[in-house]
Amino acid sequence: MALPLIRKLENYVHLADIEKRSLMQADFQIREVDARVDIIREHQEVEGATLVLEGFACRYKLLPDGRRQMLGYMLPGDMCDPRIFLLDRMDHSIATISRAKIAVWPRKSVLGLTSLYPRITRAFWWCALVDEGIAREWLVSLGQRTALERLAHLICELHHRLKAVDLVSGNGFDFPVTQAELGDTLGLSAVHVNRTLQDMRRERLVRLAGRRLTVLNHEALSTIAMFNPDYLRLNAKMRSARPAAVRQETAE
Amino acid sequence: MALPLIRKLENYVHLADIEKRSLMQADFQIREVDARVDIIREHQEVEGATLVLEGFACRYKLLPDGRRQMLGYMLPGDMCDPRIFLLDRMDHSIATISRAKIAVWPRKSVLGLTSLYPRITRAFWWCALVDEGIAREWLVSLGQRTALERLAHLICELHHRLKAVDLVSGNGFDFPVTQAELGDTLGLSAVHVNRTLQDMRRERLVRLAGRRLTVLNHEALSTIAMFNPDYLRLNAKMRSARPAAVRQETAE
DNA sequence: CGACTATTTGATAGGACTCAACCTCCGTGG
DNA sequence: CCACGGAGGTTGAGTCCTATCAAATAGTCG
Repeated sequence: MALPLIRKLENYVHLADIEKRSLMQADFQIREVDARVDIIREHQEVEGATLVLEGFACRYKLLPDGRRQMLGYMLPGDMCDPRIFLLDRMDHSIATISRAKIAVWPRKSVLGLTSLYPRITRAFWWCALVDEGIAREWLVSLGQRTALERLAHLICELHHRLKAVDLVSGNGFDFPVTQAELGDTLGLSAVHVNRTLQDMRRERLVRLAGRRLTVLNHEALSTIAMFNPDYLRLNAKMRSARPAAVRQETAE
Repeated sequence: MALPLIRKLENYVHLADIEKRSLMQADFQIREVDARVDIIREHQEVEGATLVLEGFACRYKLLPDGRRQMLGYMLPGDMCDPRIFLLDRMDHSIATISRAKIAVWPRKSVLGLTSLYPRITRAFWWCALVDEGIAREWLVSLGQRTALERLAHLICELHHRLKAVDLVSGNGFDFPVTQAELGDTLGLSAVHVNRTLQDMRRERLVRLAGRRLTVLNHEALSTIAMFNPDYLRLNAKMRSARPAAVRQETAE
């Protein structure tokens, strides 16, 4: 069942029934994986596209001396860029953060589907472009934003992305990320993440307890983060369901 | 004349003569641009792919309060991902760093060429994948590396990339980036860049004077940066000129 | 030569890190 | 049902890396 993926793709393009059915029936190899387990490691061969169905996963890179930097979060519906197949080996790792349901989608099957349905290809491109946009925003965070701003921005990002796949209820969502992992995400020490989190609680911006995060003051949080959700293109469908120029790419 | 582009693409795939000729004859709009001039601004419409023929350019993003973060450098031969055409508006800006020769390659022309020559498409994908790899490495730098390590890593990156397009002679190359720009690149203040640079000079790692940078001790510099050039895929051609699996994508 | 722009230097401040201890929550097992 | 152990969260103290501010010096270009 590729439902979260379909929901995500439909953010970007309208899918016909055959396309959805083909996606549902694709031969994913689905696995339940514990929290904090590597799915693919750097240097390993790429045999399939990784797809998250449930739970949180992340991309990360390790320095020889053990420092770790997260490169992005993968939420339900997220998939890695199929162009990855051009590369023979991963240049970063992917791991679960929470217990998760992961699908590995064999190269052949992906390529078969994308060559059959250009609209699916186009949806994948959208996903990849958005991921790149997210990475750019992370560069801005790490390079320019203060600890408080970084954390606020990350929370805004995840809030919006999770909302898009219906995983937010009442401004709250499951948040299985430990403070140490947040540190590796934001380029901060775990201790400082803790203190920043407490500042946010003190200001009544968020509540975080028992692996659940609730945004109490979205307005203030967005302001601190200088957050503008456009880069997530969560309402892009209208635009991409547009005229001629777009059709060209799909013909390729 | 798209020569630097061709040289770069040939890093990744072997191009036939027709393909090279088509690239040379594509209807680029070539402009000479002064240093520190915006080529495209955030939110502006995308009409073409930007291509650097000579000089240095950069991608960057501005925060509402004026803080700036560089997202990547564009060197001669570099081009932005043609998938950008899916988007209607830029989500970041591109500017020159030095006086530069820039080509804007109209959407139609790019799409025409890529639909005609899958090998060119594939080469563009390679470029995009490498750019993403570079962005990941920058995330690691900004999140985990110290000032000295960041600077060393950037110098190694540029050294390798410039060498790949024949712009290095005797371990030296033109380096028109100011210390303020380095600061915006590395997430450091200009003052601290200056001091870090002086540390490097004191240690006889580099010489930097008169817009020219010479790497004096590549070995030591790489060690400090923990630099591993694999992610730049500068010798990828052998690999991509390989067997069956690869051919699949080009067929798409 | 003058007006910028870029680099350098010094002094001071502050954000974030480290180390270390302690607390809290949970799942396991006796 | 409670003791135990481990992982994660919290606190405090002290330090260091990097930022800021300010002023001086060096380069560059018309």
